[in-house]
Amino acid sequence: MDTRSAPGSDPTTRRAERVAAIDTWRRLLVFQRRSMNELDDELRAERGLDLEEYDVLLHLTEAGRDGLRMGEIADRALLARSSCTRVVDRLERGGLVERAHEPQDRRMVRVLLTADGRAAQRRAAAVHVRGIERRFSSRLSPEDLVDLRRVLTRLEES
Amino acid sequence: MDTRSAPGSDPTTRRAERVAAIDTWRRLLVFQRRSMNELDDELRAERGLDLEEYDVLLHLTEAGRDGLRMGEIADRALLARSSCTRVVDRLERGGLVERAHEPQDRRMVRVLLTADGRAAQRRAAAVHVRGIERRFSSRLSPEDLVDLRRVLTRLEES
DNA sequence: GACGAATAGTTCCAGATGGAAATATAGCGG
DNA sequence: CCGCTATATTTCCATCTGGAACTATTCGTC
Repeated sequence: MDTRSAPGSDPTTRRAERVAAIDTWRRLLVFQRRSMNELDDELRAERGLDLEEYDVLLHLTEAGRDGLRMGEIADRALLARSSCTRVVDRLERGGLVERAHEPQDRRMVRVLLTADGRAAQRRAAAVHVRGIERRFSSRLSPEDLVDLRRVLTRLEES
Repeated sequence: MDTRSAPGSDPTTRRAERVAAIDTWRRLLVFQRRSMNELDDELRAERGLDLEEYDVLLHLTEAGRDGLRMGEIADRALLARSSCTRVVDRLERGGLVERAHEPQDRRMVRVLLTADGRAAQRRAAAVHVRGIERRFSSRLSPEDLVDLRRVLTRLEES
């Protein structure tokens, strides 16, 4: 599909459209940053977890019984390897996860949720989901969500 | 307007919709984080500026002749006051901005772009806009942008 | 005018970040 | 089985971040 402006629009119009698209990008950015700051504050205040820690717990929950290796966590949570080490350190100190060396390949570390970790994830999810619904889901109609998903699909392409 | 699900949808459907909305939120998040990381890398590599520094230069450019005070910069760039001090320090060391005490109220600092700063902003904008168009504008049709703006307007409300 | 409260900005501090170097382990070719 | 290379993770380092404490200046009240 041709996503460019309709032929025949003059250069001035084309330029205005480019600027308007960039402005939309900025609004999206500001909305996300504000929301993330607030969600992070909420989670810290009510559950003593930051957003990275919660995200790692969530990925581990989704991964199920076998947990994840450090590298898998880093990739899924968009973290540098070194940051991942430290986040898992903190979670381990708090008793929410355990590290276990893979017997077959002792270079690898398998990270597993503890019972406390599972409980903490559930309790944090309640707060976090509430925050997302307040700022996001509850403001959008089903049609808005359909449109937004279509837009996202185009943005994620290739 | 009622943004909730249509009446009559059963609890299972309602739950699936809630989960789907949260998933959309996550996709949006991942897209933004990836894009920002890449845009930041590009700007550093090609212009030696990070995204915060560029953003401050952009706000100063938009503000025009009189520049901005530190607090105004912090508010617009979503920066803590202390972070703002340091970003402006770096820009000042690079000769891109100047600090001037307000004669009327010597508590306030007015930050002004230098000629070098204006040039740097323009040169950085070329790179940054190109990056945004590659990842965002060029992938969306005019209709997509209209829909996205409508969604954003709802999200920004109150 | 002096004094306490308010405001703008900077400095200090504790903690987080990513990338480079270091460490530990595995796999491969001879 | 030895050395070489590749891979997974951690440690180190230079730098960034926000919030609290601090400094400088102004304002309001008496």
